[in-house]
Amino acid sequence: MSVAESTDVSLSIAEAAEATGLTTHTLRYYERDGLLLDAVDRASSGHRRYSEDDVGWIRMITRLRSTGMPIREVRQYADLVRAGDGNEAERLQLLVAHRDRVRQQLSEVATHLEAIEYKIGLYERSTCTLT
Amino acid sequence: MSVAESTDVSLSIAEAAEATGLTTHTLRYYERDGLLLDAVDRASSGHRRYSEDDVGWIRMITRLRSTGMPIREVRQYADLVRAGDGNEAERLQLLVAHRDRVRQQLSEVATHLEAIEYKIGLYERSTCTLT
DNA sequence: ATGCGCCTTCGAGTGCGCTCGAAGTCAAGC
DNA sequence: GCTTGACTTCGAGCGCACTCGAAGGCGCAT
Repeated sequence: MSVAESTDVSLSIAEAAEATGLTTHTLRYYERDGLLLDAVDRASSGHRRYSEDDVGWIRMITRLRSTGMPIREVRQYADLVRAGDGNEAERLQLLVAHRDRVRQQLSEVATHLEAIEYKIGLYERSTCTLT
Repeated sequence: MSVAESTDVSLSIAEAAEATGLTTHTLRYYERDGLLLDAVDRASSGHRRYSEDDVGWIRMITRLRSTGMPIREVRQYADLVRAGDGNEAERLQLLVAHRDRVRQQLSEVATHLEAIEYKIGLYERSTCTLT
């Protein structure tokens, strides 16, 4: 079915770090901590070889993390995905709960930001006047 | 000049906690850590008495904190305010830098959220189909 | 063959922001 | 007068998410 998906690239940990914006330390830490779907492949030397799927999944992790999902919950999600088919409803539930929290927090931050911008406005006006 | 600004309320630490949404522990911690403009007044018993100004300032702190400003930087800001007139430009600079960071991060989170919502869309569609 | 650099594991350390507990004081109510 | 409960200080402890360092292995270039 696949036509010409040539590049069967696999990346060293340094390259994977480069590709994902994480450090090599963090990549190993995530793996240890069960955030990856399974242990990363190894070269004959024992060095890690990251597949494109690995990198894609790690990008998903960083999306979840940088929207504030705790490591523990990312691991739960990884556990569900790893378990395979049949728990899509649970995964959905987890993601939706997260989405709602993020939306909530986003709007709170926006509100606080407005108050701060108001304060900035006051300073700008008074600084102007003084000049 | 003032007409009838009656309520010269001062709050106990428990009331201040209630009013600000912080815990009494956190209120003491902020004071210890130099985040307040000056030491809170005391009743003859030695108990803290929070003025309306105190509460207002603490609310400002929570706005800064919940938009992600580190404690250390809140303290810098408090130091400037405490120093009194003449450093408005510095305060402004600090707030503007913070605002820009918050805006930046807000948009990044929004982007990540979209990607997550896309994923949710996929799950919803497949769950539907399976039903 | 000898360095060099990138990799490995393991466990300990760091920074942040609280959070808690112990031990004591004070004022009011029974 | 004694209990109760809210307060005080102080320092230690915790949870999170990394972050780092030591000690060693593999393979390639000179």
